[in-house]
Amino acid sequence: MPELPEVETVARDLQRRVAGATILDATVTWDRTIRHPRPPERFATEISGSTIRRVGRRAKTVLLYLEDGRVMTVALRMTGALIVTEAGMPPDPYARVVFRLADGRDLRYRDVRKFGRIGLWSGGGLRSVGAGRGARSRRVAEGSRRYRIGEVFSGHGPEPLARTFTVARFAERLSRRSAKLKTLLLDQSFIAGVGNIYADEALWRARLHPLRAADTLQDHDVKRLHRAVRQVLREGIANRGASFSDYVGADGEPGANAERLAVYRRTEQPCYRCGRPIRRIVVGQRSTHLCPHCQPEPVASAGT
DNA sequence: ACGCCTACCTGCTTGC
DNA sequence: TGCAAGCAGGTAGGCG
Repeated sequence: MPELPEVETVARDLQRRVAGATILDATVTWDRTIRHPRPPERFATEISGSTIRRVGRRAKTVLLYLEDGRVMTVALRMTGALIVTEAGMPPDPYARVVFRLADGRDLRYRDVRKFGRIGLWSGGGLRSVGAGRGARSRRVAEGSRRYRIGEVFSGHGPEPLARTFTVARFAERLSRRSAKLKTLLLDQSFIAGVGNIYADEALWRARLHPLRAADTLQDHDVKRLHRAVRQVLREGIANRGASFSDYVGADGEPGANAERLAVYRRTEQPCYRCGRPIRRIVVGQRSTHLCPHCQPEPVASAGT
């Protein structure tokens, strides 16, 4: 479900609804949801009594900044959702962690497929990551180490909507890679936050074939792709995300962006630009949608 | 670096 | 109707 626009929507909803709220306690019903600290009882103990200062996002992860400087990370993966419920709502069989808030509401982490992970970290080091080249602190040994939020994102690529993500920077990164564009857009260490939906949408908008090798792009191709990536993400946010099946924002409302997608899950339907049918192929084990006419197949090689 | 595979999980849709 | 296969927005780890 969640790519950058969906996660951003969740984070904004939560900022509005739980910033300032205090967590009384937490109940974990699926242990593996808790990534750190382990065991989950320790997580529950350590989060209890914390007040949420503000809510943000990095890549596809929701960040809940606590008053004491620590940060709770929630990676929703495929089916995770953070939902605020009023007191007295019926229990949710898919709730994996329930945070009871002091005002009587619940903050529920719901996750049908159980892929999502929650962590609680000491603050610090996030800024350098957001800026890009993190110094990556490999130092401390397991056991005695203090887990810092910065380490969680040390391997991530740039935020595509950041001002620092310029065409020049994108061009430089692309020029050093020979991988397929689709694969690279999904690679979180190359660029953070893009997933299967928005990768396909951006490539269609930029008229680039998913199998095109990154280092074969001309300057004008890079410029179009840069603009396309940022546009589809911004439009996704404006529409509160794309919803298939179980994605919802923090207030339980689905997003409206699914109907506005040009290629994703539109196999055999007419391309909005040329009217020819959208095709589905598989790239890197992920289903990939494109218009074969608007996004011409890259030629094998040979200069010509 | 790159590509492919398996694993993690459950539910919904499709086809026989 | 029933049942099995195929599909799903994500990512980590292993192998060649």
